[in-house]
Amino acid sequence: MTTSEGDKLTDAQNELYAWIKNYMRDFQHSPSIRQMMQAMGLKSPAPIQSRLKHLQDKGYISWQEGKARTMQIIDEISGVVPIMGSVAAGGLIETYSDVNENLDLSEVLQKKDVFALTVNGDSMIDACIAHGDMVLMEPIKDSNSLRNGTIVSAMVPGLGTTLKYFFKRGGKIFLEAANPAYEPIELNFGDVIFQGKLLAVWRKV
Amino acid sequence: MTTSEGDKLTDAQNELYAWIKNYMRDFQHSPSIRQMMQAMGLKSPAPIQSRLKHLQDKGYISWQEGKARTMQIIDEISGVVPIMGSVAAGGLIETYSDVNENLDLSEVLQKKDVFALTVNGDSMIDACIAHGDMVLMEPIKDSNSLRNGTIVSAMVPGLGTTLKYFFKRGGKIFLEAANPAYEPIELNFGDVIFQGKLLAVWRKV
DNA sequence: TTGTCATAAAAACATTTGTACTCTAATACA
DNA sequence: TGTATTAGAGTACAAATGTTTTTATGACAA
Repeated sequence: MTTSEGDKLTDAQNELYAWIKNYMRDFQHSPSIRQMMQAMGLKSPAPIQSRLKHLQDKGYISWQEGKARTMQIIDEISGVVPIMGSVAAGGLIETYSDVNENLDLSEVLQKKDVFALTVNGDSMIDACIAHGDMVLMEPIKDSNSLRNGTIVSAMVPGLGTTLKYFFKRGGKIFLEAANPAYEPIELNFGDVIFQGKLLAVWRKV
Repeated sequence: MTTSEGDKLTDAQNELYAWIKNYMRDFQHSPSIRQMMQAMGLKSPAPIQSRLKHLQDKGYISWQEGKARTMQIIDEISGVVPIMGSVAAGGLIETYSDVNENLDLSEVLQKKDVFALTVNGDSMIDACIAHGDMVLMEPIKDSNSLRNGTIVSAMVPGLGTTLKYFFKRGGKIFLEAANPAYEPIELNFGDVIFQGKLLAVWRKV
């Protein structure tokens, strides 16, 4: 948790905070103090300032002093989901505990130039990447920095784009499937263009 | 695409647009015209005004007239990633095409009460859900509406919480693993509390 | 009661900011 | 070459906005 002990909000603070989050989600920019004033049914900006200061002290928001509409919400980035614990997928026994952490998808999504590919086929099935999955990829700047075992999307001229494990042995490059039914592809360095390396897998059911 | 034919941007417009998107991603609020002016290396706000007007005409941005820092980016919602095509995971041959679609994770995330669980174990491995994966779940309001074959997280009192395929046959409930090493669990209605059904799988590498 | 504290109102102020206007330089075109 | 067009500089101004100060109110404890 980024918020610690004494960070509980009063009702008024909480109401304001919730309203701000809604506003910023809808409009992609910060409201002005006078807008918040109206929304909270107040007739003076001072109470809003006070609540904002408290929200700032408790680590919920921040802003650039003196600048109009420059608020930022500290904690909640879009794409955050509470993790309610773990679940047995086997014989293990577990029960839901409280919320321990948040799953933050935006951490991956906000990387520069992330793109997605639809997976077509079953050659990566042993890596638990199935037909129809979406793979989120990050462009590869320096193909020399690729580590063995990384999953990459590689374009082999004349062969097309394929998702495989990357291995480098000797002067050769090997692209290996995660499925014994498929043979490794052996290539020389200039024969392949790496388009991206795997960041995450997304499957919607 | 929401943008149509004559919506191509000039270099200057494109540079500004890219800068705005970055700024708004980083700061969660709109920049001011004078900030953009500086960022573009200009010494007068007029050119920025002109470019903004063009961006607005072409449907890329909007703002509230006269209000400070009220810009909105029209197209890009957070949690949206461009899909660059599909990739072969097998023998298929495919090449990257243009951007066809966007992958919108927020569609799932914005459902009410979505929560995540860490998968512990390998009993769902044949459904391509591996140890360490995060499963995004939706609370189940009405357990009668559950369809056979749905993946659910179920709490069996005395046994814990487990991720399994749900089946209903006769008056009985069966919870089946996606791994032949595990036996199905047979239960009566009432002996089990369903906590959620699977919406999506997320794996960060 | 009295004093303290938190909250709200009201008013005033300085800065930030969007917008409009004029002028100049560069560019394209006939 | 001359003219039209466009982009940018410079300036000015009114509105929006954050901030400060002063005062009033109510709750609550000493």
